[in-house]
Amino acid sequence: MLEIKFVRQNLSQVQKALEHRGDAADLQTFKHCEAQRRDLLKESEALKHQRNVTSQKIGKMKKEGLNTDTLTTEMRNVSGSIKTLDSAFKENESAIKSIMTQLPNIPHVSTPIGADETENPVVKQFGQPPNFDFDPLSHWTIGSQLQILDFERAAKITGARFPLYFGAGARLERALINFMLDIHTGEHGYIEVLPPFIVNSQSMTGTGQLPKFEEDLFKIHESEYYLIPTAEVPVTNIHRQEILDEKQLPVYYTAYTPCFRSEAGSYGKDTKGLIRQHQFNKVELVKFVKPETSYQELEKLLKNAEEILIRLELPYQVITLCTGDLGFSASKTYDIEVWMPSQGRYREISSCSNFESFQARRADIRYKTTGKKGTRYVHTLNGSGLAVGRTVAAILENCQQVDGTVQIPDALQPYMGGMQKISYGT
RNA sequence: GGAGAGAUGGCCGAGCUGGCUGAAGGCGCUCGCCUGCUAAGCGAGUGUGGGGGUAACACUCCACCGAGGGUUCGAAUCCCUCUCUCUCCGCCA
Repeated sequence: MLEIKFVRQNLSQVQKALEHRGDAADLQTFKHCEAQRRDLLKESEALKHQRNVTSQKIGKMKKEGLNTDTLTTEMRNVSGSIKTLDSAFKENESAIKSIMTQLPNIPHVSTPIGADETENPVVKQFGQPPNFDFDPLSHWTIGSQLQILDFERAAKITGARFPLYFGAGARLERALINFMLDIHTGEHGYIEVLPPFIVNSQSMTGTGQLPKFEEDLFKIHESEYYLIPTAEVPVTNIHRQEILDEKQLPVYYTAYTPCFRSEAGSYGKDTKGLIRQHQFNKVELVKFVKPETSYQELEKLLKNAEEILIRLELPYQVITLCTGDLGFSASKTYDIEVWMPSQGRYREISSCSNFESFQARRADIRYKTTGKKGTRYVHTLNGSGLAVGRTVAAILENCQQVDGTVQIPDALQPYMGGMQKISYGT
């Protein structure tokens, strides 16, 4: 959520920012409601003041045994008016809130202006796509041949777009989770968190999934609970409605969770393999920081995520999302894309964003400096470090051998019990 | 699932026979004083959000005692609903 005062005072700037996103918002209604809101508030507060003063007077008079009927009757009317005004105020406020919660974040100045994903500039590249002297297979073909992935049976158990791993495949997934968590906690200074995988609607609103993107979520039948689409939701909401001490900041959390996404509207895209599933595993990085440091923290976060790919020796590139491709809550986002040989292109494996105070304002996460008056909103950031299923896919494809086996990256072998390659029957 | 108890400021903890209680007291914290020594004592201050106001302060008004409703001239205090916590019983990985 943006700051109401800021939107009021910078209406044209906000309008322009939204246009860059390709999002035409109705700010006139906002402007109108907002002005009305203050009028209603003024009027109601004046009456409340009158009521407070007179009620006290009535109390005193009663003690002295005086008759208060006239005043009481008068105040009955005042209270009635207050009630009317307050309900109008509430209505008005919920109208404003509904506009505000649907407004996306304003892109940072360093976010390039562009219409869609074709205009995302490449920031850097690491490694070289491998040269195969044979036609590289897709990860789902490799996985099926090695009998470590089984999409048919997964479909039987549940439906399309669910994964089922066996043997070395299941172990590879688990090894990656541990590998990532160990690096982030042991070397990058993150605190490991294991949060609930189901959250309430307030948490979903706090991070921006609700109210606008409910169709992307799995909702638990007959409740206000949702399956998490990313650990970002429970982990960011750890500090919802809290005032942190400045000395605590920055706070770094990392969490492994499964993620559940309905993938509404993605029919026909990536129908095969591990790229786009209703359920997948992810190790997430989440930060709460002071506003003045948040862009340095974004660079560090990106590096922390990249480090995993570097250790796994997987070729990747980093892009900056342009305004037209930027997510709803983000001010700036880097995507890390890993090379997928069977597709001959880079595919997203991590998304690292600075949300500035957008989520903090929704979720009411502030900090206080001792000795100083008032509070400020923290800046929140998060990034995948990394999406585990897609990492498995990248390893299978990049490390495949001509004989159909898969070489396990050196750094990961200790996590695989010393296994060096995945071959049929392992 | 059944029975009961509770939720107050950064923390502990009064108030809960309705009326200067935004909230006693204590702890903590900040500033000052004192003390020749990392202690003790003394004094003052110390919530959040919003409206008005100011160059910025000051100042002023409104709201907030788990959340949301209700009763009343007036509610932390009475009533209802919900959420959470605790105790006992049952069930259970």
